[in-house]
Amino acid sequence: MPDLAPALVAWYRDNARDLPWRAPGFGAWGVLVSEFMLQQTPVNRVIPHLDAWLALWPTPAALAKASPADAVRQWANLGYPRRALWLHRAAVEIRDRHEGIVPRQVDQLLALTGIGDYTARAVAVFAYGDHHPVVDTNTRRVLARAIDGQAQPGPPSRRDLAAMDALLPADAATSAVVNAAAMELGALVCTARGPRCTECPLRAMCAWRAAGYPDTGDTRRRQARYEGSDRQARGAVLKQLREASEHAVPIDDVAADWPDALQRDRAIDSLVADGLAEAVRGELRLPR
DNA sequence: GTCCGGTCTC
DNA sequence: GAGACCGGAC
Repeated sequence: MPDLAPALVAWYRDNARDLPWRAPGFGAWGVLVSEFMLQQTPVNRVIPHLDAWLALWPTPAALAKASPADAVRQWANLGYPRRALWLHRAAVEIRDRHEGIVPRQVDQLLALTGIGDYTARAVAVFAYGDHHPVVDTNTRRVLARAIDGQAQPGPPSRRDLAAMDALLPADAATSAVVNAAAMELGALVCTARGPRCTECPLRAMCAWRAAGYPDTGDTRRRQARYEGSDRQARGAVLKQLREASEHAVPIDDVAADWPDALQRDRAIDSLVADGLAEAVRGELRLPR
């Protein structure tokens, strides 16, 4: 198997984007907040929200002192608002279980609300410089192509971590760069559609290229339409609650103009079930 | 209209 | 292991 690491490291040195969370001394809390926001939201939309969030809550303890409602409001339109609730819970857990310090151990990070395999290792590696494989969807695609000769990765699996681990050099600092470089290459060059293979630092050793770029199929499910969906209904209800500021909204006034009353009620129920809204005496509000 | 994505719940 | 979940960019 070819050694991809040196080519990745050299390419990253010249091509990495200058992103805020990559600045030296950005801090583990900043890295953790950025990773929460980046879990489902593109870089360009995250940056202004990240700056504002960290200015308001520069430490886990500061966020833990705020209410969940404040966190959901500040999350604004980043999408998937459960992440705001989870980030707030994680801050409370960090205050209560780790004396306000973002933990360094992967198993302790995994035990925090909203942190899974990717984020736990991203914090341990990018904030603390430890030696672990970090695998996101970009890395999985790079490895599927360069190593397995497949156009798209298969379903996520624990094997992904072992595959990335096998590529990492022994030195922790260099292995962190290799992790970051694989993700960055997948984001900028080895993209899902329209990959820029002529610019790729791995082209000389890429199994997919060697095989003639076969279309090996794409197992990803097509996303359902957003317009008219339950998701859109939830978004509309939550937007109204955010904009009501500190106030509760009479249930009958919640998304009153939504065309499908049953769908609106489903949205309200699911938001309450997720802890994103509270129903009190015929009114709906963000969680205190 | 189509695409992007990590974690949770069941 | 499968399905739910957001909103903006293109």
